[in-house]
Amino acid sequence: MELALSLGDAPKPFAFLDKTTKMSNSGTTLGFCMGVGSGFSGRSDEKRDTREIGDRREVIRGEGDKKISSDPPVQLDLLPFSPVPRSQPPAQLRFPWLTDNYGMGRGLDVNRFPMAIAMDEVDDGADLSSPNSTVSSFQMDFSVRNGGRTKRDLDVETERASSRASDDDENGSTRKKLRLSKEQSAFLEESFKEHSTLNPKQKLALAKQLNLRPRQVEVWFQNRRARTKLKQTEVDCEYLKRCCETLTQENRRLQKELQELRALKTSQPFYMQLPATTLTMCPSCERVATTTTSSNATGTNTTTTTTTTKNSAAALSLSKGRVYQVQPHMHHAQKPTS
DNA sequence: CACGCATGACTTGTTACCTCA
DNA sequence: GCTGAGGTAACAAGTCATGCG
Repeated sequence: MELALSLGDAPKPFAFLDKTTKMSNSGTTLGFCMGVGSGFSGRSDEKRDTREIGDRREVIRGEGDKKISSDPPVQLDLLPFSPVPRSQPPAQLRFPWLTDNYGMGRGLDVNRFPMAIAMDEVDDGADLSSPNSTVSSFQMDFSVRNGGRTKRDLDVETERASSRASDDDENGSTRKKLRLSKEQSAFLEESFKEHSTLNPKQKLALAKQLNLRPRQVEVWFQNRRARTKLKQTEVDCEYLKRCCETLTQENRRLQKELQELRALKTSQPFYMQLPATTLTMCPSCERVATTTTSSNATGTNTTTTTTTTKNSAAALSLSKGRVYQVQPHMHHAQKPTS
């Protein structure tokens, strides 16, 4: 049985699974591939470059920025929108932090960027006192084709969201919650696959691109990380449960086998005179090397090793009434065979 | 209409980094 | 130059509250 779960773009399964994906006996393979990309493992310790801009402090992650600028332009075709006919150049929504986005098309205009930062930061600052005050102007023009949805549909949805938010604004007292549009969510998802954490520049650019406040983008990423981690934990838990079940079964089987061997021991008192036999099982190929050590007349020990399948070797030992040991992690190829 | 789930937003605590005395 | 205090920002974890099926 194979179980694969993939969230995000990290194809590498858990490190501990590298060693345990093949479970002997049951022949069951449990594989998980659930990654969220780099930077998920908590706070990154990358050094930040801090500089003062007027009263404002702009914190920029040095490494992150380097990475951004060195990244090749990514042609993402991941949005859940309808495929663009090949005859047309895809009008894709591009991640604004990619260097080639700046100053082109719908991308963030690099010439405007400092102003955008200033405005957004003012806005962000206002969040603290009025968290939802300027939500949802939602004048979004994603310049993308939308699976079966017309621009008009989008406008309607946008208007709904906008009016909801403005209604809330008038109330003022209730905790307001904006539901992001499908397009916004999809774009944030894709961004998350690219970077599970955002540096301030990315955050601002993304916020601008989606017509959201930077704080909203930040919160979305925080929640996304938290919930991905939660899912990951659930998957891990499930996997460990299965491991536990398998090991319990194996334990029962071995206990039973041990009982049988003890019974044989009492019924065949001469088994002690037989040479000791060691079964060495390779966990990967499940072949078993049977090593028999015996002394000859001159007192010299001679060792003979034969390889066989696990079951037949066990059967052999049982039939001969010998005590045997299973030594995992010793590959048969490393043992001399005769 | 009630309910459960998904999710946006908030609070709190921790950590790393920076500035300054 | 070193050091400790204070400030700031980012983040995780936990929680609340709302929107929606």
